[in-house]
Amino acid sequence: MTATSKTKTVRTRIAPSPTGLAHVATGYIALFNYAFAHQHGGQFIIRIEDTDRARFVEGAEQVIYDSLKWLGIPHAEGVDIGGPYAPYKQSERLDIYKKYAEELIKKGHAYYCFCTSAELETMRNAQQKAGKLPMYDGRCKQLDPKVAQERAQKEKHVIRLHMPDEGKTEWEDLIRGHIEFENALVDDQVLIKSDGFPTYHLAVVVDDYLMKITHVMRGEEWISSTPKHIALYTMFGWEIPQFAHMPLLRNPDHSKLSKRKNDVSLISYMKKGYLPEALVNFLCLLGWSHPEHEEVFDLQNFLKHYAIDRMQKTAPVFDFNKLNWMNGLYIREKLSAAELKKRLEPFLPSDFPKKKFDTILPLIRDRLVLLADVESLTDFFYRDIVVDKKALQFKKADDALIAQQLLSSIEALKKTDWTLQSIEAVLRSLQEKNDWNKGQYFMLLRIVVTGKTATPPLFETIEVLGKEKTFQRLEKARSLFA
RNA sequence: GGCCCCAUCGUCUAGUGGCCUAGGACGUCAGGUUCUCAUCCUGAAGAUCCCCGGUUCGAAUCCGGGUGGGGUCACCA
Repeated sequence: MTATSKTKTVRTRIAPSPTGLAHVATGYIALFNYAFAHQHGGQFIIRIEDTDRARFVEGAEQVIYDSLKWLGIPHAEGVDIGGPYAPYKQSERLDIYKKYAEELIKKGHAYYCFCTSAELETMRNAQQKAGKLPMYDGRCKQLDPKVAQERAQKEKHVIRLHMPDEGKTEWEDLIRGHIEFENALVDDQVLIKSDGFPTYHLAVVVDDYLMKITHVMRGEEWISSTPKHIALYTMFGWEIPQFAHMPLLRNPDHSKLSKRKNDVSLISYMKKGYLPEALVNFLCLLGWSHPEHEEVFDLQNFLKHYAIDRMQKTAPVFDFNKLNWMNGLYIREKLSAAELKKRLEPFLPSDFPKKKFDTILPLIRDRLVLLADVESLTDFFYRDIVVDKKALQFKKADDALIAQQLLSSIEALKKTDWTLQSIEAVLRSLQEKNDWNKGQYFMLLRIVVTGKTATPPLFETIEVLGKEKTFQRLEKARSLFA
């Protein structure tokens, strides 16, 4: 690192494309970019790379901001909030790229190419047949610059990078150390497409330079195109930023995390009821470990302890088991009751009795893994249940006994003042007095009043369910055994 | 296939030459608490540190070679 770069303000960025819902990997990369900038007192910004018109998705850009906001990762500059290097959207910077591409042509580092996609395909097929690697053969490089210049006025064309044919390109990756490539093996990348839009490779370099990005932290899938980027910085005579290639998130089958095999949009995590705090905590632990070996910590703690030298190079598998555990943990231990109530609000079904929220919540808190579980855990409190007679018939009791147990329970409950204490006292003494099998008897009542075999504790459930519904369900069950 | 990256329990990881007969977490299994489930508590199984060489008094840790996995080879990012 040079003396000047030490004094330079650290600036990092993410450069997502609005081609769909924001990917969890985008959040992952954003998190580490943010932490790095924060640690160095610098800025983390968002730039929208919308140079691919074919894949552009309306509204996708807003989803990116919403998703990162949900995660709690703030950016210092961006299309939505502006900043000193605006515009932050590449489609609004076309003139800039064109100007720099032309500069490259003048310097002899780029050239016009008039090959059609059909020609290129034929060329690649031939190369593959011959057992050679598919690469642009540079046929348009031979064109006389003046002739090419003239043809470019009226013919459809692209501008290609004239990659050096010899030597090698190398850099010290902040995460991986020394990496080098033979220049001869690097393709003459298209820089400006025939529609006048730049490709990623030109745009990213120009913008990172103009926006004073000092550290490029991105996924490892970019390693093999980094030589092209470094070549561009060199040709322009610009200082090359530091590169840090983060490990790729993987599917359980070890392939690159994809929406084919998993739910990967940040919005889908939100909708399922993952807490952003839990997801962030989980993400922090992929490829990075806490210096004090903590597993559960918040974003502030991460920001305080983050250091790039604790980054792992291995691509981690995204383990939903651990994420779910983390989410349940945050629900039951990290959120206050009031906060949990607030978070649960959007997940309550329309027929949920909000008046009973405070009494129901403690009964399900330890049982929630996802916020969206609230419905399946509470539905019997406010929806009609269906109880099958067979479900009530256990080996340990015949029909007559069951009928007796139901009748006695009804009578006993009628004598209570419907407090938890009295409900429990009355039912327990009934069970003890008759020496009924504890498991059978309480399970009978459980199924009768909830329709389920797994519920919150029975007495609390009855108390919250209320007199009316409890008696109604007990009577209905009794009628099955009449 | 070429190039590049990577390699510690099923998974996330600790480990930077002796403290490692490899530690923690998730998951799994067993037991305890208990009216079920969940929580909680206790315990267990689970890694010849991918393999083979080398350096060294000593290697999971350094070096080389294999093997395996992944990424990338577009007018997509």
